[in-house]
Parts: sequence; structure tokens; C-alpha cells
Amino acid sequence: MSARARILDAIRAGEPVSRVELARRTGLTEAAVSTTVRKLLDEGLVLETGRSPSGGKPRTLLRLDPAARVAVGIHHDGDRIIYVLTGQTGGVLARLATPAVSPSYAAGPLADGVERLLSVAGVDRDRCLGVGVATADGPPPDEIAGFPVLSQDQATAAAVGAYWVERVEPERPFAALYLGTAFGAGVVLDGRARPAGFGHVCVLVDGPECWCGGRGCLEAVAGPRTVITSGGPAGFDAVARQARSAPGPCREALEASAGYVAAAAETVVNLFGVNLLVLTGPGFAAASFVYGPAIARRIRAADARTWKRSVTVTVSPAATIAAATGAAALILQSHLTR
Amino acid sequence: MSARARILDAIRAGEPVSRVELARRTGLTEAAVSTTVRKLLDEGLVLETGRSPSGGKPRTLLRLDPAARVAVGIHHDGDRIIYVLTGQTGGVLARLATPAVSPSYAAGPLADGVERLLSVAGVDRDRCLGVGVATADGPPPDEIAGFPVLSQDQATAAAVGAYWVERVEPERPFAALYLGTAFGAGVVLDGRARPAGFGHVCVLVDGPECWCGGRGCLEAVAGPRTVITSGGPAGFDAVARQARSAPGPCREALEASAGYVAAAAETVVNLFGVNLLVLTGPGFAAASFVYGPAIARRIRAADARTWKRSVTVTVSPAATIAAATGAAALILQSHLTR
DNA sequence: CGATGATTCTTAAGCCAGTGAAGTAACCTC
DNA sequence: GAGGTTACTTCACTGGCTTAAGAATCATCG
Repeated sequence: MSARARILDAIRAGEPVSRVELARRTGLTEAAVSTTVRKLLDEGLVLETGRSPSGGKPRTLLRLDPAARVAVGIHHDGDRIIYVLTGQTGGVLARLATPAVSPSYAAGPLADGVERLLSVAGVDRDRCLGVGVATADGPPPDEIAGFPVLSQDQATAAAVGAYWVERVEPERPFAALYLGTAFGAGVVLDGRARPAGFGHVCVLVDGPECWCGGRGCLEAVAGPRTVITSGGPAGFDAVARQARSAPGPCREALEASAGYVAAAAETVVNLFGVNLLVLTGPGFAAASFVYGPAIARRIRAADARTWKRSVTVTVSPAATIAAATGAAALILQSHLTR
Repeated sequence: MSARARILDAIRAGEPVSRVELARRTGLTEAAVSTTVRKLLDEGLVLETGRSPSGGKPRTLLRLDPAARVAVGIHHDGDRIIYVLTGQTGGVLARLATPAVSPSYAAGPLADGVERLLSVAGVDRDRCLGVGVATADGPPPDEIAGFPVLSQDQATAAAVGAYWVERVEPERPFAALYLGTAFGAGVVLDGRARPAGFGHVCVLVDGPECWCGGRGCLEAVAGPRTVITSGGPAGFDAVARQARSAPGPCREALEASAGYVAAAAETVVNLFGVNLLVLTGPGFAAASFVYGPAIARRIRAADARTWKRSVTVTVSPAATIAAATGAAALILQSHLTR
């Protein structure tokens, strides 16, 4: 990893931050930090923004210029396509939703969406670094509206998004659990995101058969389709709403699901050694009042008695559009790494 | 990762290999490879060993000099202490076992063992890079017999050992499952080994309580202590021997355990996305005839229907001393990385 | 047998990132 | 406003790597 990348990543995670702190955190010399930051300032990627007293000359604080570069994220979540425009810090500048199209990643409609998003936000094309796509099924086109495209499965993209939005430290191992139409997870280790087959963790050795052919997969035992009880309301969100308003079969179905998800989450924390778990995606957004406490309870217990590494469980604040913002973060991440 | 490290690692995984191949595999230019290899030859770390025709000038093949540098690995496995001396390629040059001592990592006795091992092998102290310790309980001393010490838990150490002995490609994600007095696992991703809490993967949501306080952990449901049936012979090895000689309760106990271990192994492959699984450690060495097929069967099935990335399952050829050779490999690995 | 071509490896000049050490800037206290 | 303290900058230098050109070593073929 180049000095430039290390410094940008340290600013991402720690902003606002001074040059001396950057030197300490990246292990580079102050001289190297000074010259590289000079370049970043000249390029307009970084801003000087205030000072903090220190006993001698005050530190000048640095942060990423949120508006210097932007990226577009796209997520086809089943019934609609979500477009998000983020700044360099991962913050959402504008968003847009259109009805789903078929095939899922037809370049034409996606290009229209991107153009509309950019014009709504009043952002110049030159400042846009690229388009990220959070995929659920097929691969997206190589180019959308003339922009380079990067893609990742939705859960991994959401993990990258959380890495930016939550300002996770690069050394801190963390996992994002995703619930959309299905379960997924992404794990970030040493700043590299990788998918994890969370939905097909086996939670019941001789459980019901899963569409994947396995037995007792989390998806088959506790997936959203099992939660939508035959007699209940149509759709996961409706179940969650009803469960929230009053106890009853809907809440029980969610609680049952949450018990299994918590067990699978424990396995993830256990195997990857992460100490931060982010719940994200529309499913967890709708039903976080059940899943959040259930998972946190189980993880806290295991942490207290065994791991002892103060594992944190949080629900992503923008969980419904997490995959789209994550897709945009893929672009930011790739521009940072180079 | 420096060019030197990349080249050494590529030779480790691919030897014998020519300079052009190294350039291709590491992404460095041929010029850079040439000069760094020159240095490695001068230092005596690498040997030129034959040539291979190529249409033009034949390629000169390079390999690590097995005897150029050596490392010592130590593993305290409960009833005895195993010392292993390995060459630069991870091959075992000499070994030694002494009765266990208490406390487990008393510097004095360990130093004696190391000195005896070196003198038995007739190896000069200068050529020994250091001492690795595969730990099960406490931390080892910082220094043994005047050598620097590195340590890792036994399963992770065994994973590093397998990485060397099996010549795993650096980009290839792989996991080593370990069975000694308990289960463990190490996973190597991007050339970095990390421990994975394999023994406490939950395989039965409301299973029996584990000593760790959890419920339904692999260790509690299928660990060696559960295999040693109350009426059966004393010790896991005895059970394995009896199971091998004839069907009966011992074989059944192992088969039952293997079913759960296979499920947990599937979870590991699924979450980490590895495509190579190595079974190692004395437990798997003794009972590989049961665990090997059971795990391979389950993994093969899941791979055929879902993953489709040709996952390989193997049993380590030197599984009984894997932790010790792995400990020595820790030293090799650290000297390579610098 | 010597020219030709192919391929591998080496050498030389240059570039660039990062280091070390010394210098400058900005604030505090007294 | 002098002196101390900390933050940042400048500059000469080093070393690793690249590009480009050259040397070595084999096969082939007239």
C-alpha cells in the first residue's frame, strides 16, 4: 500500500486529523506525510479545516473534501432500482429510485438513471469517479453512462459502505451482516473486503432442505421466506410492522428467526475474530428491533465469557440503502488504493 | 510486501522456477527479478539447479537452498514436548521428543532441548534463524537458548506449516483444521495466517453446554472427549486404533463426531471461501480414515451443487508433528516477510 | 558450420518515494 | 519579547524499481 493510500485511508478513518497524527498512525515519517499531504491538497482531495492547540504550534487539522469527488452506487433490490450519489467521505448527496427493469442490469436504463441523478444533484460529470453496482444476480455491464463500473455482491458492497460510513479503522476486523431478500455477509480484514457465505451457514445439522441443496442452512431455517408465515401479511416489511405494533405470531416468527441468526452471527464472530458487527440491509432495517437485541445479547454473552475483546454490535443508520451506498464506496475504495 | 519477499514466496510455492516465471508470477519486471535473485544467490538462500529448454536460451531454474537456514519448532502436546528442526523449505531435518515439563514453557528445559536438537543434527548455531513455539496454553518465553522466539496457537501454526509443506500458492485461500486435545483451525488469506475459533462453532443450537459456557459447540458435541466413550478404551488414539481394526462402538463414536465436524468444516469453507482444506494434528492423523472421507464427502457435495470452485480436502502427510513444523515455519515466514 | 531467430537474463541510466537531519513557523508562558 | 515547545517544511540522499538496450545461450536451417 502506497503512502498516499495509507494517508488517505487514515484520514478517512480518523478525520479530522493532523499531520503528526497521520505520521504516527501510518508509520511514515513526518516528512513523507508533509509532502504527500501537500499533493493531496493541491489535487483538492483534502482540506485544511481548523487547528487544535498542542502546547507548541497548533496542529492543522485535515479532512477529506466531501465534494471533491463523487461516486454513484446502484442497487437493484427486487422491486426497484436505487441510485445513490455519495461524496468522497461516503455521505449521501442525492438519491433516486426507479421501478425495476428486466434484465436487471440493462445498460440503457441504468445510464438514464445515472444521468438523472447527476443532473438532479447538479454535479459535473468530471467529478464523478465511476459507478458501483451491488449485485444480487448477474454481472453488470462494464460501462454505464460512460463511467467505469465496479461491482460486488450486495452484502460485500454493504460491508465496504459501512467501512466508510462508520469510519472503521483499517486494522479493525469487522463484519457486516446483510438482510435483503436473503441473508449475506461481507467481512473486511486488513482493509480488504471479502464475501462470506452467511446465508448457508448450517444451523441445524438435519434441518429442512435449502434451495441450495444443503440441509439446515440459515436461509432455509430462518430466512425471510420462513418468516412470512403462510397466514400472515404479505411481505417481510408487513410482518415487521405488525410485529412492532403488537405481540403475536409475526413477532414470534421474527424472534424464532433471530435466535438462529444470532447463533450464526456468533459463528461468524468466532471464526473471523472480528470485534465489530454491523447489521444492515432493508431486512434488518425493518426488523432491527428484534434482530438487534437478539444478536447483541448472544454476542455480548459469548464475549463476556470467552472472547473478551469487547465486540460491538450496531445497526447501520442508513440500512435500507446500504447496498447502494456501499456500491459507491467500492469506487471510492478503489481510487484510494491506487 | 517487498520485491525480495514476493520473490522468495514465489520460489517457495513454485520451485523449481525460472526468473521469467518469477517475473510473471510476482508482477515485477525481469530486471528487478534478476537483481534481487542475484542478491539471494550471493546470500546463499537460493540455488541455481538445472535448466529447462524454452525455444531460445534455456531457463535456469531456481530453488531455495534447503540447508541454507534452519529453524526450530516446539510443540508441547500434553504428554510430551516435540522439537523439530526444519530447513528453509519446511522439510524436517531432525526431531526429538522429551517428556512434558511443568510449567509448560519453562525456558531452561526448552533451551536444553533446542541445544540437543541442534547438536544431534550437527547444525551450526549461526544458521538457525530462531525458535517457533506452537502454544496451547500460556505464552512462551521471549528467548530460548539465545534465539528469538515467535509463537502462535497450535492450529494457526499448523496452518502456516501446511502452507509451506504443501507449497500453497500465496493467492490461494486455504484453511487447516487441527485436532489435538481439542479442535482448532487456522486460515491463510493473502499469505496471512489467522486463527479461527473452530472448536466453538455452534453445531447444535440447543446442544449440551460446553466448558466455554456456550451451547452446542463442536467441541462439546463432537470433541475428542465425547469420542472417548465411557466404556471404551482409554485415550483417543486407542479408540481410533480399535475403530480401525473392526466396526463397533468406537467406530460409531468416531463416525458420529465426523458428521458434526464435516458440517462445521462446510461452514468454514463457506464463510472463508477457501478452496483447500488440510486436516492435520495428531487427532486427525490417528482417525483420518473416518474424518477424511466424511469431511471430503460433505464438502464435495456442497461444492458440486453450490460453490463450484473445486475445493480440495487433504490429510497432512506429517499430521502428528504438524504443530511443531508449523511453529518452525513461523520463523521462516517472518524471515521471508522482512 | 555459421547466420538467424528466439528467448532468457543482465546491465546501465534514470526516476520517484521515502528517510534523516536540519531549518522554519506558530503558539504558549513568563 | 525572549525562550520553550511542538508542528510542519525543505533538501540532499538513498535504494528499489522501471525502461531500454545489450549480452548470453540455445535451436534451426540453409
